[in-house]
Amino acid sequence: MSGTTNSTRISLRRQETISEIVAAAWDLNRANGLGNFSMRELGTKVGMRAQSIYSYFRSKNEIFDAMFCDGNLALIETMQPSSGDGSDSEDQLELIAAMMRRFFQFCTSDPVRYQLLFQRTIPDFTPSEESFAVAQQAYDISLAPLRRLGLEGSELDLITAVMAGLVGQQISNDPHGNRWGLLIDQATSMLLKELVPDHIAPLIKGNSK
Amino acid sequence: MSGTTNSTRISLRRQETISEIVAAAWDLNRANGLGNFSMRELGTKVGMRAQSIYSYFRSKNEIFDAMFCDGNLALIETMQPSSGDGSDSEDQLELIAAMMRRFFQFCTSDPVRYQLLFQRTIPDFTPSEESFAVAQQAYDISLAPLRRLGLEGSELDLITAVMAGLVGQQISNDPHGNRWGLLIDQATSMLLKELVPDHIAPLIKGNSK
DNA sequence: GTCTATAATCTGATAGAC
DNA sequence: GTCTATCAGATTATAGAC
Repeated sequence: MSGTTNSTRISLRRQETISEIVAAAWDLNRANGLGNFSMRELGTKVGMRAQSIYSYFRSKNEIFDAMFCDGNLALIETMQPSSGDGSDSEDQLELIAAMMRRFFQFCTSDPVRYQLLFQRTIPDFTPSEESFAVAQQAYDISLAPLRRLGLEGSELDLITAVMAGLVGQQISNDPHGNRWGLLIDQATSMLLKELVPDHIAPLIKGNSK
Repeated sequence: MSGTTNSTRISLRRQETISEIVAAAWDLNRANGLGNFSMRELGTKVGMRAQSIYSYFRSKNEIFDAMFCDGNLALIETMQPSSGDGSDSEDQLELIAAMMRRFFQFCTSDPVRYQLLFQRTIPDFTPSEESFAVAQQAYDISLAPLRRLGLEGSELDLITAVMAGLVGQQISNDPHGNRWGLLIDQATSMLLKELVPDHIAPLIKGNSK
């Protein structure tokens, strides 16, 4: 308690309540499908009347915005390089396959989060500037290892499309299995063969069809 | 009118009204986002009271089912081979690229239809057995040219994932442009290089990286 | 900061007259 | 087959007491 003023303690308590509400909102959305929750349900879940939530969020869309921000922070956490940032090319290639697997796991482990973060499916909701900036940061961090390989522009578009496709098919057509997850390594190898410049390509292990 | 009994004419009139309602439902869903329409809006759109629609559909979900069936029939129409079914391999390869472009166009030209047909996003709606059979038929017809090349199992999964990815990224991130549409030919070539058996591969034009 | 009360409106669906 | 009338709720959000 030393050095903690009264006002910061109050503010902290408030932040805790806000986090609790956001966590409950995630739960409800996961249970009912994205967007299908009511303020009443949410209030019940956190032990309040629905109306009291308006002390913390101005509107339902502001809750979506907090979820959007929260989900992107989780993505940053997941995609953040954990160990050395590897300046030798060989390690970077396995690092990319690992990154693909981590991203796939992040997305398929929480389809509702994936839907909120990557698809535009809630009518009348647009992320605030602040949340959008977090999303931008998550995007940059996720693609950094690819950029370090010299990839850019439409090359990155092809890679993100393939990843989005594997994730989307997994979620839509085999939500309890791993049918498309099994294809990640093949897809990665295929993409690198197609896109990585010739003078780097030889460094890819097993790059011979 | 010769040979048309009275009862069939009445039945035809009824079918016309049903089609009109389904068309209006598509319009509303395209305007409001998938699932966000009310029976009242729909009634107004077709010049009825909302309650009168229940003479044609038992419930709102039955309307979704009619839309699901309708959309899959449109997909069959689109993917149906138009000309000779080509038993020479060379033509089949360009036929596949053309098929990819047609599918992409079908999906991106109507994102709400894509959402209904290929993503599970409406809570409490499951296609009826009849509609599901139509969807199955559409799937088989769409993949037939790939099967004719000898592709199967996880190979088809990789191809459908790449296509779903291009479509999904286009819809979510560039709905008014063609950023991912430009990548279809490259993606197709990449996939065929990866998947088509060596004794057929030489027939692919420009198959030399 | 949480409550009660309530505004103001929308929802899908049914019953029964015509 | 379309209508009126209505059920039996749900919804987000605000006002004001405590």
